[in-house]
Amino acid sequence: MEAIQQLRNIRLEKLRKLKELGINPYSYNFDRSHLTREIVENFSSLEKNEKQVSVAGRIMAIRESGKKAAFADLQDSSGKIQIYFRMDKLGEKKYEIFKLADIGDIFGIKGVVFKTRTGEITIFAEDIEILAKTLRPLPVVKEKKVDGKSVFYDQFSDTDLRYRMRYVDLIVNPAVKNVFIKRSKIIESMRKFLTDRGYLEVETPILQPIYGGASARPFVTYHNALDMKLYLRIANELYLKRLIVGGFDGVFEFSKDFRNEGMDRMHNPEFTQMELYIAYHDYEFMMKLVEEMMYRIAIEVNNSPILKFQGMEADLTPPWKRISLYDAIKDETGYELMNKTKEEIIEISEKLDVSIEKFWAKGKIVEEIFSECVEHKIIQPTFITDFPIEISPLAKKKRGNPQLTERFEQYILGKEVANAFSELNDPIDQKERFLDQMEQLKAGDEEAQVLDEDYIMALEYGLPPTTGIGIGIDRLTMLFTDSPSIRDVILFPHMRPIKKETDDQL
RNA sequence: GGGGGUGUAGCUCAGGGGUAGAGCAACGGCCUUUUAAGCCGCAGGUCGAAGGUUCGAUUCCUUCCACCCUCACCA
Repeated sequence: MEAIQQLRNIRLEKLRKLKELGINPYSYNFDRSHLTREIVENFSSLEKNEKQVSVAGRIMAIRESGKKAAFADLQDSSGKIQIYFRMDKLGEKKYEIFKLADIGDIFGIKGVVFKTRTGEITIFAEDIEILAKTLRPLPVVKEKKVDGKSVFYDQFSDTDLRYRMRYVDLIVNPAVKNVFIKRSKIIESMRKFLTDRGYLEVETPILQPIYGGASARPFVTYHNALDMKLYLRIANELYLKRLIVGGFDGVFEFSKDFRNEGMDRMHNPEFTQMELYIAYHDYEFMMKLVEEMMYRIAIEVNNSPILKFQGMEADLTPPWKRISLYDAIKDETGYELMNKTKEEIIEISEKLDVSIEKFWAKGKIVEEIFSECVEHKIIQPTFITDFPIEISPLAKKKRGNPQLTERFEQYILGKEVANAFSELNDPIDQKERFLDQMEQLKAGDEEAQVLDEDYIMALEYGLPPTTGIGIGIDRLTMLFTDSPSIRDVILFPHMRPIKKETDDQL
């Protein structure tokens, strides 16, 4: 018999004994008077009143002291508190229930608070109830307080297991929970910032007959009843702009997007973006809005405009640096690419040891040089502006230079977090841009965008001047939580399935 | 996809061509204010999977699987 089966059988036996005692080990509810943290925070008044409190949570450690007394740590969503069990207080039957407890079991506890000799805030249990019996052992992580800081021993650290069994990770690694609480706060703060300004949160299709709005390879799926291919969205841009055509002044969506490309520390096949479109404004307006929004989020979520990430620091206090793509390349590499021919730029890319494909459009090569040579060096928040027209098919031409577009990407701590334009609203220009993309697609660029006739038609009904942006929520969360991998900020990151060997038997 | 690394008990990790080791958890004792609790005892493993070399492989070789790092493509 496997060892894990033995451990499980012992727990099944305890389960049987509980039932024998007339206990339902999977209870229906439990009234809590406090979270554990609230007890710690209000200790002195709770101790003085000697009022009974009730808490519920998971037993994380048991320290027996003789046959008739024991301490345990109980963990709930807010933290941990120590519980003191004693037979003379609980009575024999309830103490027997406690004796059948394993680490991981979920209990409801009623009792009064006191401090032990060593000063630990503790609940003296007067009544207990098992709420859920566990059948599998939790990894036991030991924590020691040294000068107020926690030192962990035997921390559950296998990333593979942590991602596959995120529920276990969340139970035993409190820092992990904080990452996801912060992720939620970032989204909440952003949503509030936008709705406070009157922008409307909307929902647009994930299943799309034509994918668009970004340069990426899509996932393909199939609708049986309609007998047609559908794509999982790679962006929601074109739908949101249809809504601006429809008369909304500002719309945004937090959207799951799907891109059928490589996975690494920065990329998960499904990821979250916030896209926002605002009528009657241009990308200058959007830069100001982004600065203000990010600064506000930092203050609300981190209480500081300073972001610390992997030993780097960035200050989100506006205004941020603005520099054009070409100037940024020139400053970093010394090469002026503006007004150079494609051949000259290919030559420069070879000198810079940047590998490119010959069929790429000139602008794509320029962008590649930027991402290889410049991107990772941008630490302070920076707007990189004015991208080549060939790689920006949805952006308006720059006033005064038709080879460029009014587009910016926002970089910080070496990462791109946002991409925005003055949106192209000239239907004839837009159609030409799409046709040019189709040429690039034919030339072999699998990420080139495809022609969306319905979107062109929407533009022919008139899109007001509009600015739009997409912000990568996963990456933003990485920066705010100092997480080096995107998998650390996605609760259930995509993992290859493990071949199932044998099913566990009950 | 290329290169490098890892995979040993539920968890964290040692080890190494000749019947597998520790700590924590579990199980049995002792202890009614302990806290990485302590003390005594006991159990737990097809050493990621499959082949090969060998008298003998968990160890060496090959292939495969998963994860991590890195490069390539992308947000």
